[in-house]
Amino acid sequence: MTVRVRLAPSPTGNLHIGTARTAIFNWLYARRHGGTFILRIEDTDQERSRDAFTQNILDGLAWLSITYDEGPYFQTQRRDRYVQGVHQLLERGLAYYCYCSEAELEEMRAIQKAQKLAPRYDNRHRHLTPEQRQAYEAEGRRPVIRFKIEEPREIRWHDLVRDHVVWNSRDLGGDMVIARVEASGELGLPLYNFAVVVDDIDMQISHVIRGEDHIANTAKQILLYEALGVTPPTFAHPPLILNAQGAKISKRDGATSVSEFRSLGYLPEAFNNYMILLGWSPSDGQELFSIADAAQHFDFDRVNAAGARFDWDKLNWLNGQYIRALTVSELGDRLQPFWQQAGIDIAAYPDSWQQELTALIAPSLTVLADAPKVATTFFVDYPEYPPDIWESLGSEVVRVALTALVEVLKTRDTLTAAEANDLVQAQVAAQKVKKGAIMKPLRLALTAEPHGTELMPTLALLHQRQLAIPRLEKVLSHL
RNA sequence: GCCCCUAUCGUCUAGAGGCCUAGGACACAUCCCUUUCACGGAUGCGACACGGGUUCGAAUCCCGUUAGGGGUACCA
Repeated sequence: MTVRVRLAPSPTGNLHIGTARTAIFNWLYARRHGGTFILRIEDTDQERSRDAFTQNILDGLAWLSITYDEGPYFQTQRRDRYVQGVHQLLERGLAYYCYCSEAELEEMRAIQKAQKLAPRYDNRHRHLTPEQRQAYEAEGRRPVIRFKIEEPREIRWHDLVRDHVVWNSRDLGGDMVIARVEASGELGLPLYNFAVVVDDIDMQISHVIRGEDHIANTAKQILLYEALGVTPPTFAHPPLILNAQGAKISKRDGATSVSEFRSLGYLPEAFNNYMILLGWSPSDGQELFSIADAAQHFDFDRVNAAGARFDWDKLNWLNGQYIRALTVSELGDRLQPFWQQAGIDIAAYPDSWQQELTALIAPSLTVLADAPKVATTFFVDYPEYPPDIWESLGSEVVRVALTALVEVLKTRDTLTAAEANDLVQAQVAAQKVKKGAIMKPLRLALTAEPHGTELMPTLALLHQRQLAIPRLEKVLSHL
């Protein structure tokens, strides 16, 4: 069978990580089976849909290298197909006009709730006589189209993630609205569940892979497939991504959209890898792999049915792994936007200096956005020396060492890390002290920090920018 | 409220009746490397939610309880 899958995001928000993971699962399945991956934008909610969100979704998928083979299709451009479908159901008596007002429905639900019953539509307009309909029309009521749901009725399907799923039609909330009617009396845009089914039929979708939150929709949609005389596709409902507390992940949890992860400095490779790991594992236990690697083995057999909590620690670790696997020049390229964002014109420095800096800070990076902070000392004339720092540097050994260092540095334009090390070793030998007795104060003198990147390359890079001598002289003037 | 789904270390997971005194990864702790932080290496800590069955034997199968999640729209 030809595999045709689709991602069907609605442009009512930025590309959500849950949608991204669904996208990855679809993509993997398509690649694994030599199938087709289709992108369809479900923009039938005209109140909430925005073009900017569509763009964000497209950009996010591109950033993640989730390429689609068909689309994007837009539901708003397929209105005729839905209208046809609704007419088909209407003609065959499988759907009908309902004239209930918002207020009537609300009242009905309030009564049901008071009686501790599940809120549902009671199908009251299912058998309206032509006279009743005319009366409502005369009142100026605008109807909706409802699809008849027979009750009771067991709806069963085989789910690739959770095996057998059974749903009773009486738990579906009564006859469902599938389309609105416009003021002109013409059929308007369809509602979600109907549009999805029409599209999936037209696009010959073979496997519907979407989040667990759609399970109840699947039951409704299967009924629609039957009414339209089409065999339903295969379904797969992977679980949702949960936050650290085990609840549905939300904006309060730090970041929920792919674009946020991007600006936080996560690598798309790391993000993808983490998303797959959240719910799926390869049989060989491998943890670091690309989506292309995963596509070789991906199967729903190994997708967990339980929700997975989002763990920043592990994502951070993965990101670090990917950062360190990058070549220096590749990392340099990826860092560009983050230097820029921090107001650092990195291009103003010699290539070799940039490369050395990049290599130096690489082990300290968890996310790309860490770079400006880690490298901050290289982009100021002097670090901020705390007032009490002179005291801790006030030994004869330090004064002699720094003085000697300044002397030598003044005689050379360039300096490598190895040469810097030789200079320090010379002082260690001359003064017969431990290396730390010079390294620690030297770090403090150079950066005003007790911790930081490797000192010898740091000194070399500072000197190449003529920053080392002035700093040391400033320190010496206080000793 | 009602319906559905789920349940192995703190987290992500391996495990498809005996291979399990339950394996890996992250996190954490200790040690090593190192001037420091980080990186890297090593070791350690740490779980089958509970109660009943089924079976010679259950993390694995069944039932119940509990807990968590999802759904319950003229949103998608």
